[in-house]
Amino acid sequence: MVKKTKIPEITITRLSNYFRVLDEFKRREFYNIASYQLAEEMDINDSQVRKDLAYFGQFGKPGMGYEMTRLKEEIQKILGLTRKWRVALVGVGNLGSALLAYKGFQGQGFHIIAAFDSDPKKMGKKWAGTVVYDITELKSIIRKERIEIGIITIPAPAAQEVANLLTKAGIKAILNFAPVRIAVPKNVRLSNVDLSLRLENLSFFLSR
Amino acid sequence: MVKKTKIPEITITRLSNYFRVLDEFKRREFYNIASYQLAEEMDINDSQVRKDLAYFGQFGKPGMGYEMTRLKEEIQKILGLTRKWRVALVGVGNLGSALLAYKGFQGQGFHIIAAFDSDPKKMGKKWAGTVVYDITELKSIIRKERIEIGIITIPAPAAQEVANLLTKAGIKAILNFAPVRIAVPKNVRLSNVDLSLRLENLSFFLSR
DNA sequence: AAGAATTTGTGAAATTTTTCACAAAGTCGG
DNA sequence: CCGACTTTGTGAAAAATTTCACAAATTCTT
Ligand SMILES: NC(=O)c1ccc[n+]([C@@H]2O[C@H](COP(=O)([O-])OP(=O)(O)OC[C@H]3O[C@@H](n4cnc5c(N)ncnc54)[C@H](O)[C@@H]3O)[C@@H](O)[C@H]2O)c1
Ligand SMILES: NC(=O)c1ccc[n+]([C@@H]2O[C@H](COP(=O)([O-])OP(=O)(O)OC[C@H]3O[C@@H](n4cnc5c(N)ncnc54)[C@H](O)[C@@H]3O)[C@@H](O)[C@H]2O)c1
Repeated sequence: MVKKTKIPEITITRLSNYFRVLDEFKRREFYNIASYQLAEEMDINDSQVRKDLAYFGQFGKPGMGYEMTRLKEEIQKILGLTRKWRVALVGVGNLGSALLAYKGFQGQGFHIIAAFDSDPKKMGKKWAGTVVYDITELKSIIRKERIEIGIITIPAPAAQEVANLLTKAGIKAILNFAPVRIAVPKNVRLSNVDLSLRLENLSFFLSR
Repeated sequence: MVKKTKIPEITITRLSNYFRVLDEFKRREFYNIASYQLAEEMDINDSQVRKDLAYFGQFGKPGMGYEMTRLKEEIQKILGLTRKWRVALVGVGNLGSALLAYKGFQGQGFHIIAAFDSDPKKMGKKWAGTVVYDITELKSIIRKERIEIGIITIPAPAAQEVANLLTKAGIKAILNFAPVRIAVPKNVRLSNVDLSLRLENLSFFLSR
């Protein structure tokens, strides 16, 4: 059934969350998990869980639920986490440095292979093991290193320009932290992490 | 019509985005903006824009669109951005330090009043102008300073514990950066910034 | 081996969200 | 002040997503 019906985007987010729940349950040494258990943990309906998984195959056993090891593997396959992803980060400032120092992504297969900055003071140095290159070298290094994902952590006014550089270099997905909406070609996947937006959301609910 | 019908949560996110677009257009010195312009900019349908705004009142003029200054003010009111929000941050590590150094939130009315950490080396010092307190002082300082929003930037295993401290101290909303699902009382608003989840999302779309 | 108990996978129903489409309200040029 | 335009606000229709509900599959108990 894979790729046949249109899969709601939110289903993908939930798959990631099922994965998290499975990790937590695994430590408690269960072998199987039922849809109602996953659902309870995530405050959703149990048939939602079954529908989400059924988009990709039949992983469960009636009467038994889902075998946890198997389900984790299946979700990993679905999300494309069985391979390594080569990532570049542009903008080694406050936020960029924090991301470079973070070891958590590595464990999930996301490897920051190269960093770029336009500040001569930062170029050539290493940050948490990653070399910081001159932004002018972006295209050649991204191609040479076969990097597919780009992270943008530069000030908003320069974000579009850098996004253009990234897409011209052949990057296929961008995670943008600059608080600005950037345009990318249709074949490039863009995901914005807009923290102000999140705070504004909290503000709205506190205000009512 | 305010608060009468149930407002979709995604409408709130779009309101924040309309606000961004208005900022961009403002620099170009227009007085009015039509729903179709906002919609075009955001790649959505123009009646979506009108529906979203109509939840909160009638801000537009037929034939003319929306007066930009007015609309910005209305959205600010709706999102609760006409007042200052007092924020506390827990965990002055890589990510926490970056957030403390960031001046962008200030401009939107979010002021990080106090920071907390459990590491004696960090306590008592200032980070980007914000005092770092001992985590044991959390409750008294949050109450004294009338802080309403908490940001969690500590390792995942300690996140639930700190969330408990925050809610017991009377905080009303939490922005959580730890990659773990935490439980909070129903009257506390929780928003998770899970960067791995975002990367996994990109990975899914790159894999298909 | 049969019967009770579970729980999946999935059509169908219900609900939510988006889009359509148009009357009503306003602008503008003459 | 009229007539041609433009664009809002909103019911109604369409589309998308979630929930219901149950036959079928599997296990468990005796
Ligand atoms: N720091 C935070 O906690 C935080 C929070 C929310 C959003 N953001 C956003 O993330 C982005 C980065 O924030 P920051 O605080 O790390 O900023 P920063 O000023 O500390 O770092 C920006 C870095 O980008 C580099 N840079 C600037 N223009 C460049 C270009 N054209 N090419 C390559 N490198 C370039 C600078 O040299 C600098 O090293 C900003 O858009 C900011 O709004 C940051
Ligand atoms: N650094 C990143 O870019 C990044 C990216 C994604 C997610 N995260 C998540 O954000 C969180 C923070 O990451 P980090 O890289 O800044 O970690 P870090 O280790 O650099 O900082 C954590 C800080 O929290 C403090 N701390 C630990 N336990 C505490 C407690 N019980 N009370 C008060 N303070 C406590 C530590 O002393 C330290 O200063 C983690 O959950 C991490 O998974 C970080």
